[in-house]
This record gives sequence, structure tokens and C-alpha cells, in this order.
Amino acid sequence: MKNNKATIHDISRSLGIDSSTVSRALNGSDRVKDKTKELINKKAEELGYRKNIMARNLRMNRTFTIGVIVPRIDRHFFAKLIAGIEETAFNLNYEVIIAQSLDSLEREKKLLANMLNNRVDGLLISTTMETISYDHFDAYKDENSPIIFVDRPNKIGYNSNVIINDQETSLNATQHLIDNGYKNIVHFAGPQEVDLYKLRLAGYKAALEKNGIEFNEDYVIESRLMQEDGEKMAKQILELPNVDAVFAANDHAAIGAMKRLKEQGVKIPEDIAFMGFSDEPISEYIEPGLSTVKQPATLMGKEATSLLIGQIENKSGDIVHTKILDAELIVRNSTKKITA
Amino acid sequence: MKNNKATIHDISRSLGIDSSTVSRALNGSDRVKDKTKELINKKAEELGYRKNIMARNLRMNRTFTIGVIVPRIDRHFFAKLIAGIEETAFNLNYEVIIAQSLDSLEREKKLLANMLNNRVDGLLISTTMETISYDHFDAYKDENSPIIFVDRPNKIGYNSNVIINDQETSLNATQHLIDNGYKNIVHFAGPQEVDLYKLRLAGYKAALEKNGIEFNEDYVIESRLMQEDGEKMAKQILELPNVDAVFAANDHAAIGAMKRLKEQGVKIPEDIAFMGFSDEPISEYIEPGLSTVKQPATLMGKEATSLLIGQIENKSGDIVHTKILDAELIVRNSTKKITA
DNA sequence: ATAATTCATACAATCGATTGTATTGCATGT
DNA sequence: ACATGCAATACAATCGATTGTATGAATTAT
Repeated sequence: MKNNKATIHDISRSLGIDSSTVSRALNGSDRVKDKTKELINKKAEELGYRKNIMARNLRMNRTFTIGVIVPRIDRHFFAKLIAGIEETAFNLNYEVIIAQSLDSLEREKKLLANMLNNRVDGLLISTTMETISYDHFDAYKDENSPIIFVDRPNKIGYNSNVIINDQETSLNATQHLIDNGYKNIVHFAGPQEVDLYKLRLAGYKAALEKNGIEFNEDYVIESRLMQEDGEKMAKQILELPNVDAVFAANDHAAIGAMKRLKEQGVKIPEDIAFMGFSDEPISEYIEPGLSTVKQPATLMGKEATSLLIGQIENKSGDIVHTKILDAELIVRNSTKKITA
Repeated sequence: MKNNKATIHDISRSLGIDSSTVSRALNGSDRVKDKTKELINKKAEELGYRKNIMARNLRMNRTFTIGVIVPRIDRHFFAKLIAGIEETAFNLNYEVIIAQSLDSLEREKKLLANMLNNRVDGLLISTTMETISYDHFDAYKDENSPIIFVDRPNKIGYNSNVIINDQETSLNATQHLIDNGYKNIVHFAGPQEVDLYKLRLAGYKAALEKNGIEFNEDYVIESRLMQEDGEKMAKQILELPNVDAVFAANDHAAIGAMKRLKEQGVKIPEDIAFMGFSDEPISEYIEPGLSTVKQPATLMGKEATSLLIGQIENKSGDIVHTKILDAELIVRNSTKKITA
């Protein structure tokens, strides 16, 4: 077990060339003669030299690392997102540090501090549902490192966002239900402190209005949109009069409700149609297939990462930018047209 | 934008206390008087001091970071695995650097070099299907940093493994088919260069032998086990005589085949039963539900991480250890008992 | 009262690379 | 032949923390 000790100083010593020259040679500076470079590179190879990133980081005050904080890594959307992030970061020679907040604000705060401590060059974050104030991001203001909110946008003055157009997409999704003959549409809303869920509700409302359908407050049921919430809400909509469709702010809630309703003999979509949001992998496979909105998760990760690294390297300070990507309406059997 | 410059030297200067004492105080050393510690901590707080991890890393020659390389982050098993890794690492105050090989050996090599360059304190890796020689791990021998193979075990002399017992589990899965009355069982095998798929085939064979069923070479079909492979194999098994069940080395292949067969009017499980492997999320939702083997992915991540960090911190050098976790047989309708 | 011990802190080297400035030697122009 | 300029390399400071050793003061033992 040789201790892999070779440093530029070892090369320097064994060649009688100053370590500054060695450093420049290894970095391809044109201040070093080609012949000398060759010598140095050969010796480096020979000694199994490997640059000490920690020393470079300290001196350059950079880490070539970006931090990523998401609620849960194993949620499909975030796994896709991270896959996109990693791919782009790899291509641009950055490392990716990952952490999950587990949807806990307290943990998010800790992770944020961690990321600061670890001197990431930039941060990508998708905040928890609990995150409704942003004081804990203040520390970032004092750094010069950029921060981008993904999926759950914010404006805290010095950040960028990469999102989809939740309102417009929700309008389209609701419109699709209306186009297919559904009129009494319940909305499974998410926590209204979260911007994105507010927008989805707004899109739903806008669609109703656009089609001259009166908005009924009782038709909006708010929850955290877990599958279990969906199961509970199934009961509630059976007690409402005339409901013929549901637009859920995510797939999980829709799937939970569908499951419970099917058990009770309700036919989908004949009795009640369902439109989800997110395109979970299972949504394609349940019976009937769940119509939904597909978020371009991997693309969002890629876009966010190149935006972030662009900001890191331009250091143009306060580029604030909001990138809106298109979401795609996926039509399956849960919203089949009513053939009266 | 204050440049957040405070270092131990700033504290040292403004307090007239040597920086070494400041350092010790901030690290809670008992070589500093409590009263002095208080002073220092107060001043640190006041100056918004934040330890420079890069300097510490350089000096201590450690990063408190573990590297993770998996084929794809957005594959369910790996997302779960990583979630477990991150959680444990967080609790033990380690950071996690993530990279995906995209099942390319070439990329795996690059990532491995990257991880070395970044001086991770230890490495968790699940190798690609292409990885059948291990020369590129040699560089790790020269480091003193431990490496653990997860899910796809290896013995390269200086590593540990965290795996499930693929052979035994496969035996049980096959036995379950046999117990339910199936006798002519096809095996969808994975690439036989990969140990794990070799073991699954071995388990299948062992089950046959144990039950006095003759092994038929034609009943083993090898592929890379993508869903499309499953669809192709559906045709092949229809051309074989008497097939009444399939044991697939992963769920994807099983699902592909089931889909194609259903289209052709084959009844599952009445005509052909299916047993998968991995418990993909969709396996619960397809019709019929796919019986399968559930790998404890999150637990594997946790176990691997605490094992790894244990090795890092004990530095007991060459602890080689193989941890075998239990997989669980999940019985659904695709293997329903034959009621003659 | 003095030597021995302990306690609290200061001193100074170190980790390995980067980078602004200084120096040397050589070629070029006149 | 001599000043000028440039090419190539050397010198030395620096990034911010850690840590072994030295020092001085305070406490204890004898």
C-alpha cells in the first residue's frame, strides 16, 4: 500500500524544476515551454501523481461542486430530476452533493447550513411543503453563490427558478375534462401555502370560468395529496351531489381515490373521470390508465444545472432568471369522452 | 454583499488570542478554559464565522464525503438505495457525492477516477452490467479508502459487499411456483457475466433439482432484461411446448412478456404464471399483480453506509465483510395456485 | 519556601496547490 | 557592442485550519 504521496513538490524536486512551473505545466499554461511540459507530464505519470483537489479548492476558493436538496430522492420526479442534474454536471466537470429534506423544514435548514459549510459553488433546491418562509436562505445572500429553485419557485430577490407553468397546464388539464363532457369537477388541491398548488387551483378555476361553469367552493378539497388522502377524499366526493370528474393536483391522490371508489363499485371514467398531475410510473399501469400531466423532470434537471453553472462561471452576480418548461398532457382512459 | 471572510485569524486578532486556541475552542477541545471558549464562541457568532471546510480537509487529509456510483439514479431500486445512503450519511455527518455510470463501463472508469481525485473517504458502488473485469479498481488498492460493492458483489481482495442472497431467494421464488402447481418453468436469465444473474439461474436450477424436475436448457432464455426483451421473449415461449410459468430475473422482462401475451389472449396466471424479481412499483398495479421478490433497497443503502463509515473511521485497514440481507417474497395474482 | 506538576495559551510548522512578481539568459535591433 | 525586449523559469506569499511543542503562570506537594 504505497501512500500515493506524489505532490507537485515531488515532481519539482526530482526534476529540479520549481513547483510553480510544475503547477503551470500540469494546468497547460503557456508560460511553460513545451519540452518542459513533456518532461513534467512524464514524471507526473511515472510518480502516479494525482492533483490534490483539497489544496486547489482552498487556494482557489472554489469546489467545483453543486449542492442539491430535494424532499425525497426516491420519489420518481426527484429521481429523474437528479438524474438530469448529474448528467449535465458530469459533462461540465462538476461534482454533485445530494441531500434530502424528507419534507422537514428543520432538516432543510440544517442541510442548507451544511451546503454553505461545504462551500458548494451553487445550489439547486426543491423546497419542502412546509417551507413557507425563507429566512433560512438569508445566509445565502452573503455568499456570492447562486441558488436556483426547481419545481417550487420562489422570489427571494437573488435566485432563479426552473419550473413548469402550473397554472396554464392545470387550465389545460381541466379544459380537457370539460371538452370530454365533464362539468361537475372536483379539485383535489395541495397545501395552499405552497405556490405551486395555489397555481394549480387557479388554473382549475380559470378553466371553469372560461367555460362559464360556476365555481363551487365545496368542490375544492385540500390535503397533502398522499395516496391515503385520496382514499379519504373518495368518501367525501361520494357525499357531494353530481360529481362527474376529479382533477387532482397530483397522481397519488387520484390513484388513492380511484382505488377506493373502484372497491365501492364506482365506474371510472363512466361514473367519475380522473385527471392527475405528475405522471407517476404507475399511472400508466393502473386500470384505467390515469390521464395526467407529464413534467419534464430530467430536462428540468439539465436546464437548471446548466443555468446554475452558467451563473457560477459568469459570476455576473445577480442574474435572476425564471425558466418555464412545457408540461405535456397525457391522455389515458380515466378521462374517456362521455358518449351520451 | 459582505464577503463572509471571518476566519479563525479574525477571531484571534480581535480577541488577542492565538488562532490555535481559537481552533481548539471551536472544536470543543478541553485544552481551552471554559471562559475563553465562551468568549471565542461569542465572537465567532458575532463575526458570522463559518469554518472553512476546504482548509480543514487539506490539513486533515479527509473530506468526510463518501462517493456513490450507480448505473442510473432514476431506476427505482437505486433511488431507494441512495435514499438510504443519504439518510445514514447525514446522521453520521458525512456528505454524499453521487454519480451515475449509465451502465457504461467507460463512464464508470471515469467516475472512479473522479472519485479518487475528489478524495472521497470511501466509495459505494453498484457496477454496470458491462463490468466483468476489475482492473480499473486497482488504483483504489493504493489508497487506504474502503470500497463496498452493493447489490452486485465482487471479490477483488480489499472490498466488502452488501447483497441479498440471490441464489437462495431465487430458489424460493421458483419453489413457490412449483408449490402452486407449475412444472414447466421458463427462466428469463440476465447476462451471465454478471454474478448476480448467474446466482439467480443457479437458484432456479436448484429448485428444479430439489423437486425432481428435469432441467431443460431450452427453457433458459438470456437477455439484458429490458421490457422490450420481455416482449420478444413472449414470442419465444409460445413456441416452446408446455410452458406453464416463467421465473424472470427481473420485473421489467416479466412485465414486457405479460403485456405481449395478454395482447395475444394468453391468460395469466391460468395459462402461464409469472414470477418476477425486484418489486418495481408498477408490479403491484399491473393486471394481474406480479408476484416478485422485494429487495430491501433502502435498508441495503443504510447498512452499506454504516459499514463503510465504520471502516473509514476504524481504519482497521482490511476489514473484508459480506453482509447478506433478506429479500422478501411478494405473492400476488400472477402466480395464483392452480386449482385443477 | 522551593521544587514539581498542572493548566492555559502561544508559537510555528504544515497540508499542496496557485499566482503575482522577480530574475535570468538569450535573441533582436541599431 | 550595447540597450531593449521577451521567453522561460524561480521565488515567495497565500488560502485557513490543525496540531506537536514550548512557554509562562498558577497550583500543589514536600
